[in-house]
Amino acid sequence: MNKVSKIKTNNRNKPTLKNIADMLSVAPSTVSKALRDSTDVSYEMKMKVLKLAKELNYRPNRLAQSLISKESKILGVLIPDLRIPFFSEAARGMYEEAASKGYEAIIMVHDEKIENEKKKLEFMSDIHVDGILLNAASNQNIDIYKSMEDEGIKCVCWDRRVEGLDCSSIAIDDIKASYELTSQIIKEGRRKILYFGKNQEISVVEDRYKGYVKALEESEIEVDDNLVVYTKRNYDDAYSKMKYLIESNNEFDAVICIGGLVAYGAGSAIKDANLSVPEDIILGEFGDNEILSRLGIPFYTVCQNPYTMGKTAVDLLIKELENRDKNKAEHIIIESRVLYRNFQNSHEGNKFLISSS
Amino acid sequence: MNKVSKIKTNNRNKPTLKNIADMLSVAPSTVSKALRDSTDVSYEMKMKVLKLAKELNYRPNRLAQSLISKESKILGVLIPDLRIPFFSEAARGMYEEAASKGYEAIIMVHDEKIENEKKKLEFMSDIHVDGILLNAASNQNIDIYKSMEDEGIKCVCWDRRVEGLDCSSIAIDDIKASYELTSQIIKEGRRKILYFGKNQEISVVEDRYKGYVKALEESEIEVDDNLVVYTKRNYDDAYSKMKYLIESNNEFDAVICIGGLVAYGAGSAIKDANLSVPEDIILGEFGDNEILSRLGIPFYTVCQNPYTMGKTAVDLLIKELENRDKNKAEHIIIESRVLYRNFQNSHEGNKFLISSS
DNA sequence: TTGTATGCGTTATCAA
DNA sequence: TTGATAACGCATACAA
Repeated sequence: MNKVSKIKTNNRNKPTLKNIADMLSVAPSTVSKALRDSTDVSYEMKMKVLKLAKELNYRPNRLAQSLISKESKILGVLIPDLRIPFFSEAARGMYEEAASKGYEAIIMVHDEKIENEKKKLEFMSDIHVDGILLNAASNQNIDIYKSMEDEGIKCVCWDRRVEGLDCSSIAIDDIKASYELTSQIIKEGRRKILYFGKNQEISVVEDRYKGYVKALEESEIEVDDNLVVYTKRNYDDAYSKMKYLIESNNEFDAVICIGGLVAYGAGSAIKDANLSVPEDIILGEFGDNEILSRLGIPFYTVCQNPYTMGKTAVDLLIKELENRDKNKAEHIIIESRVLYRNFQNSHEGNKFLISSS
Repeated sequence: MNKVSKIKTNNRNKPTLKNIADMLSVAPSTVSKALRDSTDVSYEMKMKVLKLAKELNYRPNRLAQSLISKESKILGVLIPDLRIPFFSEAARGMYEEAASKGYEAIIMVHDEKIENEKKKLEFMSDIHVDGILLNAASNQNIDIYKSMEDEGIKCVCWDRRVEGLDCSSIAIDDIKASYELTSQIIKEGRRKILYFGKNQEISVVEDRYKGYVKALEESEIEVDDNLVVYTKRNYDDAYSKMKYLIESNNEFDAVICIGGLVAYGAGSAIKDANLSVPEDIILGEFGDNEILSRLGIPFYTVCQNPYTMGKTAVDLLIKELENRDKNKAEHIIIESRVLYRNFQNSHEGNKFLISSS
C-alpha cells in the first residue's frame, strides 16, 4: 500500500481533478463523475466536489480531455490575411457564432503561402480541432485537406471552393457578382476593361473571370488578352504591374481588380501616374476594402456579407459535426451586391463593417 | 502473453508512435527515442523508424506531448478587435515572429469585453499555451492575469499596460504621442480641442489624456471639462455622443479621438452634420486607421508601428520563456510619430500597413 | 454510491 | 542498445 498522500500540485500550479480527489479523500473517478453531474454519485458528494472545485477555480485540462474523447470543441479558422476586412469580418462572424454554440475558435493566417497553410493545418490537426473553416490558399494542398478529413476533422470551405474536395462550402456567387460588376462598368460606357489579377490558383478568381467574360460577351465586347493580366495577390506586385501597364501605353478605361490588396496596389499606381478616377479609369474590386478608401478615389465594389458568411459557415460546420452520420456536402450561396464608394455614402453597407458592440 | 498484435489505428486515422512501434515490432520507447534522435539508439533503428514515420506522415500528438513536458510551443495572442488595423498588424508581427522562432501563435479576440477576455484566457490556459501576448480589455481581470502567471504562463502586455501586474510590456509613449498630436493641432491655431473617448479603463487612454493636458497647459489653454467626453470604444456610442455634442452647440474646433472606431463614429457624425473638416473641425486620432479614410476627410493620426511592436513583443516573450530564472520585467518603448492623412500621401507610412509578401 | 483498473499518446526512468 | 513501466490529467467500464 504505497498510497502516498502528499497532495502535490503539478508544476503549473493548476488544480487537477486528482488534487480535488486527494483533498476530499475520495477517488478521482468520483470527482470526475461529480463534476460531470453523473447520476451515480450522491447529491452531497456532488455539492462537496462542486464547492471545492469552484473555490480552487478548477477547470479541466482540455488536452487531457480531448486526448480521450477525440472531441475538443475547438474550431480552427484559417485566413489568408487579416488586413483584408472581408477576412477579418468573416472571422468575427465565426468566433462569435462558435462561442455562442459552446465552441472556441482559434484564428491562424496562411498569408497565401501553401507552406504556411500546411503548417497551420497540421498544427490544428495536432491539437485536435474538431473542424476547420478553410479559406484555401490554393488547390495545391488538397492532399492535406483530404488527410484532415480522413482524421475525422470536418472541413467547411468558405469564400474559396476547392475543386476535388468533397466538403461543404459557402460563398457568394462569384460569377454572378463579377458579371454584375462588369456590366455596371460597361453601362458607364467603358469598353476597354482590364481584368487585373487573373490566376488559376483559387476558384473565386476563376469565377470572377468567367463573370467578366460573360458580361463582355453580352455586350459584344471582344475579350482582349492584353487586358487580362496576372498578378500575385499582394500590393507590390499589383503596383509594379499596373505601373508597367500604364507606362507601356496599354489602353484601358476601367480596371477590375480581383481583391483588396491588388486594388490598392493598382489604385496607387494609377494615382501616381496622375490619371483621374473615375474620369480616365473606373476602378472596380471585390470585398469592399476600406483600405482602398485611403487613396481618396471612388470605386465600385462587391459587398460579400462576410460577417453573415462567417456565422453561416460555423453553423454549417457545427451541424455537420453533430450529425456525423449524414455526409452530404452542402453548398450555400450568400447574397452579394455591387456598391459605389464615393465618400458620399460612408454609412451605406456598414452593417457589414461596424456593429454595435 | 496477451500482446495482441492487431495494428489498430485510433479512430482519428492518425498514425501514432505506437503504430510505428507495432509495425516495426519494437517498443514504443525505442521509437520515441529514435524520433527524437536520442544517442542511445542505433543508427539502423533510427533510419528504420524515421523512414516509416515519414512514409506514414507521422507527427507527434502535441496534446500528449505537452501533457508531459508542460511545454506546448504555443503562444496566445489576445486582441481587442481585428478590424482595427493597429491590432491586426500587430498580430501579423506576432505570428510571423513566433513562427520564425519555432512557436505557433493562435489569435483570439476579446472585443473589449472582460467576460470574453476571461473565457479566452482560460481557454489558453486550458490548452497550455506557454505564453500570452496580452492587450488587456481593462484592469478588471487582473486576478486572471495573475493566476495565469501563477500557472507558469508568461504574459507580455502590449499597447496597454496593466497597473499592478508585474510583467514585461511594450508600447509607444502614449503621453508623448498625445502631447505631440495635441501640440500639432494647437499649432494649427485651434484652442477648443475636444478630447473624445476618455475613460479610466485602460492605460493608454489615461496616458493620452495626460499628454493632451500637458500640451494644453504648455500653450496656456485651460482644460475645459465640457471638452472632455466619455464614450465607449465602439462606433455607435461615438457617433451618437458626437451627434449630441454638435446638436447641443457645444463649441469646439478640433477633436482628438482615442481610437479608430471612436474616430470613425465621430467623423461620421461630423460629416452628417455638414461641418467641414478640417475647416470647422480638425480631426486627430491614434492608430492610423484606414477605416477613417472611408469618410474622405483628412485627419492627424499617430502611427504606432504595430508590426514592429508585435515582433518585438514576441521576441521579448520568448526570451523570457527561455530564461525562466531571471524575472526582471522589461518595458520597451516603440517609436511613434504624428502623420497627416489627406489623400495626397497615400504611400507614406504604408510600410506599417502593406508589406511585400 | 464509491472505488479500481485501464487507456488516450507520449516521454522519462530504470532495468535488461 | 533496447524494453518495460510509470506518469501526465482525465474518463469510463467494471468491480466492490
